[in-house]
Amino acid sequence: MTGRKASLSPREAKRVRTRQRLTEAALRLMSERGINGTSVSEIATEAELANGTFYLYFKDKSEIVAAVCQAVTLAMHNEMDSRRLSLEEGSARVAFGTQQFIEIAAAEPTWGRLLMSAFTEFEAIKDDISRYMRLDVALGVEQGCFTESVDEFVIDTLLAILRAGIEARLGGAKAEVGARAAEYHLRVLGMSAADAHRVRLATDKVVESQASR
Amino acid sequence: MTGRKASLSPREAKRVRTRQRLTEAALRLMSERGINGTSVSEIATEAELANGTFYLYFKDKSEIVAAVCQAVTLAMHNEMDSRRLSLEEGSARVAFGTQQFIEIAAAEPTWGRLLMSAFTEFEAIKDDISRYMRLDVALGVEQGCFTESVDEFVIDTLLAILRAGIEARLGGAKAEVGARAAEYHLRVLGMSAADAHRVRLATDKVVESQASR
DNA sequence: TCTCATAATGGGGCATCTCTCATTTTAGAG
DNA sequence: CTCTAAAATGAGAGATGCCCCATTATGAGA
Repeated sequence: MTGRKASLSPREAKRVRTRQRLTEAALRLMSERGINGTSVSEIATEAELANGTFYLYFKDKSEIVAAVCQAVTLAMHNEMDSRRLSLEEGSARVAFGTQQFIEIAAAEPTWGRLLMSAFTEFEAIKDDISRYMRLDVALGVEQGCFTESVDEFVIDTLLAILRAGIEARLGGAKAEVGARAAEYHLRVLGMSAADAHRVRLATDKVVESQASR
Repeated sequence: MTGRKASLSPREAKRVRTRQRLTEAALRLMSERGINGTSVSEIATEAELANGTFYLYFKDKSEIVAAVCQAVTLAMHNEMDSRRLSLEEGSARVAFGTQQFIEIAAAEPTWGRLLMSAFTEFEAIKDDISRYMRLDVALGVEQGCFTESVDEFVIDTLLAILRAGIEARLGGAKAEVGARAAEYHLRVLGMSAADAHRVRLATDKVVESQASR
């Protein structure tokens, strides 16, 4: 499924490679200087291409922004998926997902910083990020773990907490903030502080098994 | 204390008036188009002044941004103060303050929208906004209402929820989101959903007495 | 009424950014 | 090796924005 390269003509292969050079350059720069703080010509230069070449691969700047953000959220979700689905309770999935997401953003700061920039400069990214969250929350509600029902405002609140967690972590805060953000999620969803703590603790062994992979 | 005008020479009075015209124009435009989306020449034009006049009153753009943000946060705090201080419990103050703040932002959307823009384009505003919040939270911790201790991350989380509340409200959500944001604050601080609800309900009569002023 | 410090003007220098296009370079196909 | 389509180039048009400054207008006080 991954090895499509064989079926590409040399011409197509080159096109794909150049496009990827641009996307990777854009990710590097945008995560450092922010999305709006990065110009098209900087991206081209970083990719060792001329200014105009950019426009043979992307209609305009917004198109590469969307591509980069999508690539990053996809990469982050891939980094999580398998482990989360082994948990049966919605509450555990929420706690685990939140903590994982923050930890991945911290371990891969290029991704994390891009997310931070995208939160303010490419709002559409929220939909991608919240996609997995909605399912876990809905599951928890269905199972009766949470008293809060799922609506836009609850999701926005959880996203806001997630964002604060990533930001703190990138700013040098200890890994503990990931765990706290996870418990805050559960509390907002209606669980008591004690229950939230217990559920989150239970996910820790899964987290540790990942750390030692 | 307000009537300082009498002691101003005509020249000084004119200077003050012109400066205020600029600040008000800036507030109008920035709340509509965002801080970064508003240019100095647009501000000058809106204030019916020439481009260069701006620089007789502000060193640069960032100076008027700071002035406008400070003016708005001050105005909002003034709109709240008296009522909040009549509450004795930290938890009640937090709930009341949060709900009030969101309601004021919704009632005065020019202020609210400026805040939204400032959250992303003038980060220093967070310090001003959180100043009152820190005191209320600290009081609640001291009284044992909250299990969570006060640190930067908790404050950032509360700010993030506040922001989500204002944004939702400005986006047309019902007043209910203010109350929910208030309860989320209490839950994050460690109160059970039931206690949070009770405390927040108790503040409602104060809120209503204000609505009918 | 006249003077001159202060207020206001607005054109433009300089920097930056997006996107275009006429031209050159590259490399696969025959 | 040659031909040619695709890839890449990079100068620059067109916009916009910040800020400066030489110049003009105003109005308070003598």
